[in-house]
Amino acid sequence: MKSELAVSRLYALAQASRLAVFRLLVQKGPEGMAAGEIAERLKVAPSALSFHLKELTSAGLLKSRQEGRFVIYAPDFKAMRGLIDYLTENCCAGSACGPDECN
Amino acid sequence: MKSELAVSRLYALAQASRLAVFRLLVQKGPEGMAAGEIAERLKVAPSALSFHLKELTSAGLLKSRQEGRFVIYAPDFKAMRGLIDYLTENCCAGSACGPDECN
DNA sequence: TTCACGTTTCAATAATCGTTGAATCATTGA
DNA sequence: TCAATGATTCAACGATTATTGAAACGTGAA
Repeated sequence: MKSELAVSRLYALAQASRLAVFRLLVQKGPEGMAAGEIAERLKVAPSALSFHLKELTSAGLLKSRQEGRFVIYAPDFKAMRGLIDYLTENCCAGSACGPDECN
Repeated sequence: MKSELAVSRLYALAQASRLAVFRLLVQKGPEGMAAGEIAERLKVAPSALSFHLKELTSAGLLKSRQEGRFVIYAPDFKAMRGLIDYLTENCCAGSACGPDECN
């Protein structure tokens, strides 16, 4: 992954509401959740949520599909896995840093 | 890890200069690098770098020590490992998502 | 078509961010 | 002590961000 893309994905997650959205959707799984339900559960105004969903989606972390009048959002697990792999390689000098080998 | 802490660490890394600093220091290893050398290598103004180092440090991702007139910065690998673990648990529903099991 | 519902867009606002250059602090050597 | 070096702090600035409420846009039902 290019560091530019990593920055945009990190940035998308580096905000309380957006991280909460992403965590909620990961819990929910691939079936996803409608924007309105996310807003209700997290107590975020619909327009504010839309703003955050747009940011997460354009960073590639969420996928959306329309179902009737609902727009369903679901995590892109591969994208997240890619980010984690990037951090692992660039944080811990690759495989040299297992869970107990740091410092 | 609390999500609040995760947000602050994600935010610290979600900026091109800061991610570059962190990557450089990870490459360098635990011995660390002086602020001036980081600034020179990354072509960042000293005052700007100081701002970024402060952010990374206060997020817990860097440790610093004074050596003579130099201030040496080094990664806190455990903190970074903690962030990666948090993302793994909250992104991929725990161990259910190996490298090839996403989507 | 008309209406209601779910969602997004828009303009406006206050707050925060990243950069710059000058000033200041800390440490060492003359 | 004084000067030199490395690093940080500070004020100022332009740019970006998150939030709000109103308006507009789809979609499906009456």
